[in-house]
Amino acid sequence: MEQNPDSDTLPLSQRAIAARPAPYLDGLNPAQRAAVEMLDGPVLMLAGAGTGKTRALTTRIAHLLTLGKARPGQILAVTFTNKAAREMKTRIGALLGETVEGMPWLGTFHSICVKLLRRHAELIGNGDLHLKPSFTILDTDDQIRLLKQLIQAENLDEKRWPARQLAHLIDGWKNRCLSPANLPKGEMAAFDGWGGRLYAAYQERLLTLNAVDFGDLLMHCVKLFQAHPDVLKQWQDRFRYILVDEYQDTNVAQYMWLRLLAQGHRNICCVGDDDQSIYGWRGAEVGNILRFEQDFPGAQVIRLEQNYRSTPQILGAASGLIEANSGRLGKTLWTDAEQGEKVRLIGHWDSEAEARWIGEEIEAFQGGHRASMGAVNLNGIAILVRASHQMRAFEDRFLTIGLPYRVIGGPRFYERAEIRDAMAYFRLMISPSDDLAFERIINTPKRGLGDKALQVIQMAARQNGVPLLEGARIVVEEKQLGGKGLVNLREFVNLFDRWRVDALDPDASHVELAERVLDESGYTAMWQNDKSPDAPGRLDNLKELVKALEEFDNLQGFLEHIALVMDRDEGDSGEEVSIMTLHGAKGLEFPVVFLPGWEDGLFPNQRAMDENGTKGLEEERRLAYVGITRAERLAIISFAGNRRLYGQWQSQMPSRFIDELPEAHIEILTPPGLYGGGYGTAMAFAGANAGTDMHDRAARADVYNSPGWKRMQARASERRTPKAAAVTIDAEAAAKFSVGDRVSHAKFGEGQIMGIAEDTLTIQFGTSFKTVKAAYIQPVGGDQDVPF
DNA sequence: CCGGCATTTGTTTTT
DNA sequence: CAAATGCCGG
Repeated sequence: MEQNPDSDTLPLSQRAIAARPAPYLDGLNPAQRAAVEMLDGPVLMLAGAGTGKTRALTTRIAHLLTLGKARPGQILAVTFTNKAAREMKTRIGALLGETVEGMPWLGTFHSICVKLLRRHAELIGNGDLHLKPSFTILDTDDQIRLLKQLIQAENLDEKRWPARQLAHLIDGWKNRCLSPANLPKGEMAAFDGWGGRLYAAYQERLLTLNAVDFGDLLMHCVKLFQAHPDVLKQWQDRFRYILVDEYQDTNVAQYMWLRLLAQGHRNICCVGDDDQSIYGWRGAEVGNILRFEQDFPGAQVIRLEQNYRSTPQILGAASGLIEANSGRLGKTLWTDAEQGEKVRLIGHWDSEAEARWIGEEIEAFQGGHRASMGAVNLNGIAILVRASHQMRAFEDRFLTIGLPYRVIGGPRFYERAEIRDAMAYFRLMISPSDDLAFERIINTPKRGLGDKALQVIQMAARQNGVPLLEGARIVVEEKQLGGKGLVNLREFVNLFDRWRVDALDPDASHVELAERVLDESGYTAMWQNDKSPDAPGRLDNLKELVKALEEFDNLQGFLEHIALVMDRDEGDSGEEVSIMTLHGAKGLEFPVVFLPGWEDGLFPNQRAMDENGTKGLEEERRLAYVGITRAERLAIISFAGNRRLYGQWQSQMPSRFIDELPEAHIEILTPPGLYGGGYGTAMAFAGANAGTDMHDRAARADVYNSPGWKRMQARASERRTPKAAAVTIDAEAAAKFSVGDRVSHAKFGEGQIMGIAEDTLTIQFGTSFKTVKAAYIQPVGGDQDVPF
């Protein structure tokens, strides 16, 4: 055990703790160990993919706690995703053997800022308008809705200044802690264009609503620290150690925030990899990591270069690709792992063939039919796509062949309309002054209270200086509305009065109350009567929401939790292939990784290049680097010659990144059913051509017009019918079913067979029809002949 | 005010 | 090809 430099100043009890062995240090390499043990003063860990960055960081926290250098509450540890925070907590727990009392200040930048702001809310604002600790957090949806209202109120041209674009613009400023007053010249033009008053109006409206948006969370915190040195001091003193994961992705606001807090003890430790900076579009500044030594004079810089994750082949392919970027710090990653498989490259006729091939390949891995790999567990396989719309092709395909999958980072549970509606009911019940919630649900379900009625209510509320729910009460009392609207509004107000009584009763069950709210408001009925195919799913989600409530003592606690953690734990429901975006895959690793859709325009994304030029292209390249380095043993890159875009088939060029891959680490595959001659031409271009004239678009076009490619197209389209897929027909599995049978499927639940063709069943699940292989279907009901 | 129908619009990545 | 928006007639 290293001598603790501070040991003289520590009380005996803590020196005793420090003298305990630290077995968790044994598994670290010397560089990691140095980083972990360099406890005092600023430290920057510059590290490549798979070098155990997060591991070093968590070990460091465990070490701090073991040595008694800080109590859990005195350590500030910041991550980018809630998932990473959760993971770190469990890892620290595991390192220390058992229960550490929770680390209250381990979380995302945003969640930690929420905590800080709740304690000092009253210091945010101006004059008599200030934030209350109970403030709500607007998500992008709310933000855009609010901006739309303001744009209308200011009589601005909605076409010229779409709310979503403004939201993005405002977000950008807040990420850099800029207000319109100190905008750089270039952006001033945009600001003047939309009338100047809008930003101020927006901020004021947020204050009156007692709400903040995502950007505010950070900006308010920074401004709070700048304007109140006493408050800053308090937190500087408190956080004796600060640790930051993924430092390369910090934006200016986060950087300022960190620097302010770290100036107390100057014990800040950041880890980051400049090659993995993929959030530039959200304001991330790689400059932050490059400036670290300047910001913290005397900082120790430690480079972690031994990779523990991937094989040399994978590492070689990724390193070769990223070398095309300029302005890197540069690292030499090495590993002592076995050489392994080359990165595979394969071109397909179209996106459907690509999805089909990947599906078959996964089944082969699963069955252990890939000799060099052995059987690969589905959990160890991931498909990483550039844009979320690419996921659908795989979902469709995997559903038909019955391959279990999980979409990570798809539409988030708490962002779905039905969940947000339900939460708006709860919010309004708990805090009757939540006007945003009121506006969301006043006419959901339809109560005959549309724009006009809302205007009357808003008027009444404004004149009396009360929230909308109170305004509604006044409207009812003074009968400012007529007919059905008035009756419904009275009922609406009465309902909330009744619910509120129960909400305040500490003995009443909040779960029952929540169910009642959804029932009595007619919200559940609304979806029950809805005949659209996704209505049953939405009802399920509502049930799941109510179930989630059970874990909390009351609704208040639930709502606060949700504000902090907008994602739901992904239940580990057994063996599933993961489908996610490249951004979502940050920090993860899988034995086998599929990287489909490497086509120019899609990846690198056209918009990224149009809007940010070379900078954009380099960020895309870093994304490609991140993608390849997620793989432990095998990475498989693919592209399609044709892809459907807005319902139109469009021919695609292979990604320029493909030509940048170092040939030595690449193996070119031939798709099934295609033979040397025809295929060779296209592939020659994809692989053998690497490095020659890769930006010559004309040359590429020639390849696609070549006889070989044409022949390949013809063959591919022959194979297009699903029956021809290379899966043997399992007629036996289908034989036990007949049309009309009740059956069940692991993913879709219960349904009824509507048709049978070979071993493929057409089944109605609820209101939607699916075509599924018989092997994945179970009979339901007692009168069935169940084989086996 | 609401439902239905026609049109148009858009798709990067996320706390 | 969707979803979102716009427009019209009850």
